[in-house]
Amino acid sequence: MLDIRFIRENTAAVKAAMANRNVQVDVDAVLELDNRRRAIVTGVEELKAERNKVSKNIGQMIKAGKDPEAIKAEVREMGDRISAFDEELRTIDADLRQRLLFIPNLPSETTPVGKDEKDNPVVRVWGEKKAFAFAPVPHWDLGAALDIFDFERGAKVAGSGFPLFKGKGAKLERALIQFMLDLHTEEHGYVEIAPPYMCNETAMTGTGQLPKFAEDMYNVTLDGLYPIPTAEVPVTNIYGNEILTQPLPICHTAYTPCFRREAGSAGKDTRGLLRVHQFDKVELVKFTTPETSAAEHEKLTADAERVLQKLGLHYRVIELCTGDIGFSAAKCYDIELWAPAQDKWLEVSSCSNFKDYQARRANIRYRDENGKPAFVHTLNGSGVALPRLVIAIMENNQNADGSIDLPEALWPYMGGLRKLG
RNA sequence: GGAGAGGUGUCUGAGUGGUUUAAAGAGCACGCUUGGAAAGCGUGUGUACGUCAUAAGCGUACCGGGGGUUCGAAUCCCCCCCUCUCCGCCA
Repeated sequence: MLDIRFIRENTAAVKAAMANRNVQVDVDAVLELDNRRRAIVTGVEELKAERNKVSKNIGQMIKAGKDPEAIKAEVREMGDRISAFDEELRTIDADLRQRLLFIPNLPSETTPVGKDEKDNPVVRVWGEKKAFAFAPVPHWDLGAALDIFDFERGAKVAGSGFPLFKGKGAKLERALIQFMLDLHTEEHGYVEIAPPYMCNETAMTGTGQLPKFAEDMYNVTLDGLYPIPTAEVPVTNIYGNEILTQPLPICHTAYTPCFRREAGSAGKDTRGLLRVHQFDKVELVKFTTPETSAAEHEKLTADAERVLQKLGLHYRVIELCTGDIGFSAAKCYDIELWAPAQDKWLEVSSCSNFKDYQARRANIRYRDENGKPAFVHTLNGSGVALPRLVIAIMENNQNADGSIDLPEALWPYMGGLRKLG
């Protein structure tokens, strides 16, 4: 959420930012509501002050044995006017809040201006494309032959897009999760969280999934809960409505499954593990001061990259431009793995700095150098998501006989196993 | 799912319709005192919004959350959330 005072005082900058994002936002309507709200607040608070004063007098009159009935009637009338104003105020407040919740974050000053994903600059590339003496086989054929997953039977019990891992495939999932959590907790200084896998509406609103992206999520209406689309939601919101007293930054990592309806992407990238409704992910989340968030963002991205480096996977980092950056983010790097059989880069991590946008929605604060409450900056990134990581490992490390070499970093986590098949 | 007990400020804890302007104590900050410290004494000690210059001051709201009754609600009524105890069910 943007600060209404900021919108009031920097209207032109806000409008320009929305134009750069290619989104339609009626900023003037928001300002109009804000004006009306403040006018009513000023008036109604004067009335309330008057009422409080007179009510106190009534108490004293009763004590002194005088009859307060005449004044009571007068104050009752005053109360009716207050109620009318309060009701109008409630409507305006709700309307204003709703509009503010639909306004995306301002891209940071360093975020490149661009129209769509074609304008995302490549920031760096690590490793290089492996040369194959044969045509690389796509992961879905490799996995079926190795019997490490069975998507047909997964679809039988839940529908397409709910993958089923089997045998060494299931163990590989477990090994990758353990490997990444160990790396982030033991070498990168993150504290592990095992959070709830469902969140309520408040938490979903805090990080920005609601109200705008309701249809992207599953919804347990009977209980008012949403299966999480990312660990970002529960982990960020654990400090909602708090003024943090512990030293910043706070760094958390969490493994969770993630659930996404992927509405609107039906028929796109549907084969194998490319785009699924349920997947595993290790997430990184940070809470920082405004002064350090930019540097912490670079570090967080480097921490995610380290996973891929240790696994020896060719990847690149791109920076999302204003037309492609996510709703709540001010600045964002995507990390993409090379998948040779797809002949494509696959996104495995999105590392975002939300600045105070989520903190204002979720009301997460700390005390600044003057001891005054101020909003923290929140950051997060995948460290990393498993399906496309598995794709890259399988497709890059495949041999002519259909077997797959496992990266050395995983050997201890696979009970010494060095090869699938 | 059923029955009961609770939720008050940084903490403990009083308060069942009207100087409550949330008592008292502890903690914390500053000051006095002291050679220094402790003790003692004094002062201060929340958040948000509005007004305003992002000051001071003033005002409004906030006692788990949301409604309601009343001239006036921490206090009475209704709904919801959370914690604890017991029962039921259950991995």
